[in-house]
Amino acid sequence: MSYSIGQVAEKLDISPYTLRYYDKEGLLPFVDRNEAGRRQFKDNDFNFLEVIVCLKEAGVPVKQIGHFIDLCMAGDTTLQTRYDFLADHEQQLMAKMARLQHTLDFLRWKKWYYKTALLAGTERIHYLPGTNHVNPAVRQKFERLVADGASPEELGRLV
Amino acid sequence: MSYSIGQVAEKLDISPYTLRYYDKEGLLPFVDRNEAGRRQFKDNDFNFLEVIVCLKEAGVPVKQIGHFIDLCMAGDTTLQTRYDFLADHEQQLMAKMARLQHTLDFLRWKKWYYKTALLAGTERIHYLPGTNHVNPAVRQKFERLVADGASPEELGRLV
DNA sequence: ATAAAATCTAGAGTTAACTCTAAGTCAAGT
DNA sequence: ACTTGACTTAGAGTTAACTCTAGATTTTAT
Repeated sequence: MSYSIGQVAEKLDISPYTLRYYDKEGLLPFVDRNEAGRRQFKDNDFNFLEVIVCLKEAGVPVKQIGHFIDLCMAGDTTLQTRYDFLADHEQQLMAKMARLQHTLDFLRWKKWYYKTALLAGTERIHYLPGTNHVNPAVRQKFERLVADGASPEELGRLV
Repeated sequence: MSYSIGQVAEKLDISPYTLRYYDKEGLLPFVDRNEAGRRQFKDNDFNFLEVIVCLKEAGVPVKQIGHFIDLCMAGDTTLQTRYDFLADHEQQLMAKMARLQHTLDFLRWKKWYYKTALLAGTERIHYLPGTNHVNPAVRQKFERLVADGASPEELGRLV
């Protein structure tokens, strides 16, 4: 079974332009061509394509993905290097997810801030008296509520 | 207490160039200037800066962050809009984290693939006999191990 | 007092990752 | 046979988010 660039693009939900760009950047050395020079993807190619999509999603730059594909084409002598590459990006991805969890927590604290302001009808309830400056104690109050067992997502939910 | 652009840059671990760029894009309308025209950040400004950094980390484009800051400057009539904005990006961030978890799982399956290949000394153990194509059953074997209680991170770990 | 470091603006340059255009070839349907 | 649409390449254009340069001014340190 073989697939045109358009069919692959549809399956992966990326444009044919992007696939050609990846090819230009050396990410698709495994793709066959027919007599007329058109790309003919085969089933096994999706194993590579899945890796490319995965690394993209993980935030790995195209150049580095190209490097990994080079290692794949080089054969068994690069198995350890490939493992190390993936292990490295696994660590980076875990670190990123931890950062995003903090970001999410912050977003929820701000939601709580606006929820309580909305209920009061004004943001002034969070200000130090006579100023437009947020009272630092407000943040601490939120942290206390979380420490006392309330989940940030619960606290941030309005209705 | 007030802070120069350099001091703020250091605290937030971004360059003064970037801060000036944010200002140019309308993200810092709250910053005061001294007699000579230099930026003078005050303690309360860090409440805004924290939000900017948070939204950046969440992947929100600079233009949209500028829109949010505009809402902040507009006063209490925009409280609901601001809440909705944060709730929207909370959802987007959760969706992204779910995608990243899948990406991480895929990365770990590939680590297991290379780990087992390394132990065998060759990637051929994963190929269909007489081909260079990966046996689809290999992926299923990994999934079965995970279903039987092994964690993907355990399976992917070498040594 | 003076040198060095930090800041200012306007605007140019950079980079990554697409995204598209042009001009041509090939394939599928009527 | 012919039209329509998918594909090819080379190369230009776009966009976002910085990142830097130049030339002037201000602040800090000796």
